[in-house]
Amino acid sequence: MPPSLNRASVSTVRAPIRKQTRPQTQRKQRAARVGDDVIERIKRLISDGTYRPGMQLPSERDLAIQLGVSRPSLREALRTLAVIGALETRHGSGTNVARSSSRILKSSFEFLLLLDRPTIVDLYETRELIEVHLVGRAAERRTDADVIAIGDALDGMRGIPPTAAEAIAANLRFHEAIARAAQSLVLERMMSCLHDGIRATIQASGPGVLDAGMSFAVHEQIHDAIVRRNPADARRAMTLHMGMGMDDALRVQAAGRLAKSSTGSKRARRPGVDVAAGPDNQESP
Amino acid sequence: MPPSLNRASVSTVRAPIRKQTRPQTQRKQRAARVGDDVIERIKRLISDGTYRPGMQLPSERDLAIQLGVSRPSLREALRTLAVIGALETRHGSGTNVARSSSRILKSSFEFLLLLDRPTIVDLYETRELIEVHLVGRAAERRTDADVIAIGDALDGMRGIPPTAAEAIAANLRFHEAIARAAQSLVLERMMSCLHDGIRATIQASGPGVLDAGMSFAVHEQIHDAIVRRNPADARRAMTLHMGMGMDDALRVQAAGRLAKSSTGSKRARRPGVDVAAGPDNQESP
DNA sequence: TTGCCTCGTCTGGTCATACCAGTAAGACCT
DNA sequence: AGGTCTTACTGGTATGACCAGACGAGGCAA
Repeated sequence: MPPSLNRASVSTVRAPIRKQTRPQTQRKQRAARVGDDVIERIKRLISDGTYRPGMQLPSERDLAIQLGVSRPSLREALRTLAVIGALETRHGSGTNVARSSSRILKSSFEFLLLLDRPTIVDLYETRELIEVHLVGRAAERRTDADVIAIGDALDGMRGIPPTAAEAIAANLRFHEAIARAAQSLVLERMMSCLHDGIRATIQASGPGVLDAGMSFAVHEQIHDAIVRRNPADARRAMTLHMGMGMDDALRVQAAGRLAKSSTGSKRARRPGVDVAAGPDNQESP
Repeated sequence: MPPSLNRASVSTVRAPIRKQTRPQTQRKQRAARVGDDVIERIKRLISDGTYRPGMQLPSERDLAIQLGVSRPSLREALRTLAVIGALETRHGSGTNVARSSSRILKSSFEFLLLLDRPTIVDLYETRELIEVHLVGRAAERRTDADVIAIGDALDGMRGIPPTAAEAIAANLRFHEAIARAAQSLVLERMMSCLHDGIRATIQASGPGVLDAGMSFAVHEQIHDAIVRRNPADARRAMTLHMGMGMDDALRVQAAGRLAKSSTGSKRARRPGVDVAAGPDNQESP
């Protein structure tokens, strides 16, 4: 073992030096894992306003010293928060507290799908509950700017086949604009997760896209109801929309399963709903 | 600039040694960050059934070799997944894929609160939407076992002051049992996040507890409606419950803010809703 | 023989250190 | 004065060592 030799000698040399390698007496006794403790402390630093959304954190090296942990340990915490979406790191320039929480639930939600594999019906019922509520709120609370955003998205769908990538992106914008108009941030985030989740679940069981077969007319009804500030109409139209969407999803899924079993694909472990693979960054162009 | 000196000198010395420091050619060109890539690959391993919920993963050393990354890099990924609740690690024995997703959205949701600080009203509106829906479903779909669980929780609240820790825990069990009876997993998880979030938000603004002032009668009405399989009554009662809860929350929060400003506490940064500190493991005894 | 105890060796947890790789600002030259 | 080039940051990755729980196999004592 030649490689260990020089290292060993080095460690014997530096062993006596560790007199104050660990001066952190401020470590709480509860924290079994340093990483978790660090996450907790960073959370606290954000919550008490030391680091506000959008602010830059000290460099990893400095922060590690400041918190009394090694850089690898600090990095574990930092990377965790970055993956969750609470921090944004840019190689070479620094780490910032996230400005918005829009990504924050998504990665977790993916694993929720993976672990518990809810059915499409379950997902769609949830989506219906939330979107119908949101559209009602949007009809009540919308500003003129909201109407413009919703109308723009609607225009993006007009006249092109609903399966076109552009139409799909516009459809997503449409629902997002409505959610924003509703001014209910938590539900907006949850809805976004559901969109991803439904798309992933459908994709996993076959080629097909969210709201692909959606008729343009329903979207127009929703838009009009919001413009007229008529929550009841808006809800009605959205309920219709969601019902059609779920039918569509079930059809696509059934078709996908058929195609799959005919090609003799493995992984037919569950008859009901199939695996939810990651969405894999299907961005709007 | 003393700190820069040793850095420079060291780098000149160690430059020639880097002959084959980086033999890993299997790295995909897309993956800017290895850690993210590893997370993606582990996700895929779970999604394709190689590792099922509850299963034990290989040791970190083995898995690192298997995936062709260093242990720290693998650990970053593993710890991230552990923090969000997708994996469970036990020092000395191993790492398992989580069996349930109950914890999975929670840590993310905490940061959602931190970053966007939704108002209590927002949180409670969301909770109302979800819980009213769930209780209706529960009334339709409940099994006898569900009724027993809900009844047990109700008994746990009977006759003791609603502020007692035991009563609070029972109240939590009550709502959880209803959510379970509704058989809507996604909403059940979201509701759980909201409970935590509301509690944290209230706690941050002063001493007070979720549903503390709740009258026992409403809970009984809800329970009875579920037993009688009457969704409409169940929804009505839950709507009432939620309305009372929100009033209570607002009162507690206002009181807390008053107390705070009188003691001259700092951190009165926002008049609307105050900071949401971490829930800090308020477990039921 | 049976029970307890101990020790070895698994596991994850932490660390110091070295080096790679982007980024941006300053110095330098033109 | 303007553009380029160096340089000293930033985060990203890897190595290897060691610490600390957990758990089973073996030895020792009753």
